[in-house]
Amino acid sequence: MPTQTAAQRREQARVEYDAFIRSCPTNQLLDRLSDKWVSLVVAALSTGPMRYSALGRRIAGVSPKMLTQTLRALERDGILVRTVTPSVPVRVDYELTQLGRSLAVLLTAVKDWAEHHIEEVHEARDRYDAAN
Amino acid sequence: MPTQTAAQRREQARVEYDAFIRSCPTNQLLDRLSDKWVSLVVAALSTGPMRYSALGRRIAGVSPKMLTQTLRALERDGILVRTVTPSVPVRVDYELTQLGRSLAVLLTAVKDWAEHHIEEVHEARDRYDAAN
DNA sequence: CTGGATCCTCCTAGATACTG
DNA sequence: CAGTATCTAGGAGGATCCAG
Repeated sequence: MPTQTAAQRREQARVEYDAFIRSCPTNQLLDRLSDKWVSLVVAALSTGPMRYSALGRRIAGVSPKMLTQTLRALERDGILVRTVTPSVPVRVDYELTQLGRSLAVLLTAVKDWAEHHIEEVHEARDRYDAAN
Repeated sequence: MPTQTAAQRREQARVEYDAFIRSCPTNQLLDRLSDKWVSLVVAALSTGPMRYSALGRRIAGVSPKMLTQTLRALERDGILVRTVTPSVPVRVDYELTQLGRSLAVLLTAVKDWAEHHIEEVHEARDRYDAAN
């Protein structure tokens, strides 16, 4: 009988590894990009500033909660800036920063890869599914 | 009283939009990359083929379930190939395909962006947090 | 108009245990 | 060695109501 089970060893490894993973810039970025609303918001704003409600309409199916949550996170990361015009009713504009625009460029690279290789992926899936 | 609530309209939009989102190659790819195990597996295999147990040891903290699930998904997508050698005990090797290696290249691009800009992001966060 | 606060539900990662 | 089967808890995201 071992003093540690396999699960306990994994658990310890996981705890240590998590710190490394979280401190890894690549994974931090992937976490951001993984959020589907993030990429949609960045894409929407890449053509210019937009108001909150305009974003809500442009990005079909997003709830106010998720839109706000996404915008706050991106603002915190310096990807976009939030501008409040204290009129009545209040008006809020969102706009990509230079950092945000450079992120949009990266998103374009991902898009290019996807468009060039998605067909191969689909063929691979068909082959795999047919064989099973 | 409207015949549809805002939530109902969003729900309908979401259903329609989901089909579009799922059919969008970019989002499919982002979904894959978003999985932390995917990037770790691809990174691990980028230096050469590996056995199942070697991957499990190299990627600290991964459970057998998640490792298998990740490997199966990547095999289905044509990112890697699974080779079974019917010896006793059985031996299974995993290796990146050419498609997989091109994905590793993209991952490198993401990594480069992250390393070049993560500092700006952290500064932005500090500023944001200090202001609130 | 632009959200904040709350509750609630579903989904999935992970633990555990077992097998060819 | 290389997985599979089952269960459960935690968190993400949606609905709803309310406010400045």
